[in-house]
Amino acid sequence: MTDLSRYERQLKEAGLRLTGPRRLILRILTESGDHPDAAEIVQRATARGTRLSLATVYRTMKVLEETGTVERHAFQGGPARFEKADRAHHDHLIDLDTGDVVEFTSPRIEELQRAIAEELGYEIVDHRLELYGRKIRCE
Amino acid sequence: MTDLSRYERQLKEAGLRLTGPRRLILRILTESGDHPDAAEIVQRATARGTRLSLATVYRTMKVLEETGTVERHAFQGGPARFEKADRAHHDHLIDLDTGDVVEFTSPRIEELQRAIAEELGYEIVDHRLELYGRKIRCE
DNA sequence: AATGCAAATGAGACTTATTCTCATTAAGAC
DNA sequence: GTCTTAATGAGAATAAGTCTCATTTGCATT
Repeated sequence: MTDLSRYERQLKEAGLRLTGPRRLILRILTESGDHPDAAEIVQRATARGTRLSLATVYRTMKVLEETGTVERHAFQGGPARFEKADRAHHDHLIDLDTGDVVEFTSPRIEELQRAIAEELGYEIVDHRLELYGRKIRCE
Repeated sequence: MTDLSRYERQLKEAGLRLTGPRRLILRILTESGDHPDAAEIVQRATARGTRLSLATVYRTMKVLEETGTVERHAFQGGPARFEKADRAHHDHLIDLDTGDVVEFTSPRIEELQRAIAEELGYEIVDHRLELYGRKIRCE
């Protein structure tokens, strides 16, 4: 869990307290390979035998977003889903049949986005690129 | 209003009734140059002196999405906003300061998306590309 | 180790966006 | 005009997320 202690350092540096619930949430995110939503995080805490309030999850996520520790994704018509932000930037392809999330990156798309925004007189602060698709079946 | 009658034809073809509220909603969308949300559509109906229920707006939008008459956009943390789908496909750049929505298209980005999805074994059903930015000020 | 203060938490009330229910209305076919 | 059934309005219900406030707990200081 060197990962975990790195998060703890990030919290410290932001002048935030290293509380039990925060440790727990960070541990759950670190150990989850997927993109859980707030309710799932509470469930995973419960599964570990620890009580955790939904309000705390949302509050903590807001804080951790600000410190750059987690990322929030609001996919089409569902609750927001979270993942830790320790990896390089990537976009998402959502499998419409299973709900699975596949990650991908495209420097070329990023560059095109930047160029388009600039042409319109804008500087990009944030962006969202989500593909919704179905597996191609090879019959 | 040739536009309007085109919508009416689309409804007819889908076996849907051409009701007062539906005409009204279509007229409002046709006359609106922006991307109103459901509540705004009700307000604009009221401004015309016609009562219109929020439930009807949402129901109608669902129906019109299915007939390909309108598009729904769920931008970051606000209500869904609607626009008529009679123009060519485009993506959106949202001005973080004013909330303005600027439309743009990029065939190259579209093509890159298709290629990426294919490489991952997926076929794209839908996609979302939103840029959030700020105007570049020339001092 | 004990103290004190501000930050963080939990539980539930509240807000906002959207869908559902059901009694009433009104398209449009005959 | 009548009849059938889809569509509507009004408000209840649901879902996601935020807020309030009394209580707890980090942690800096003794």
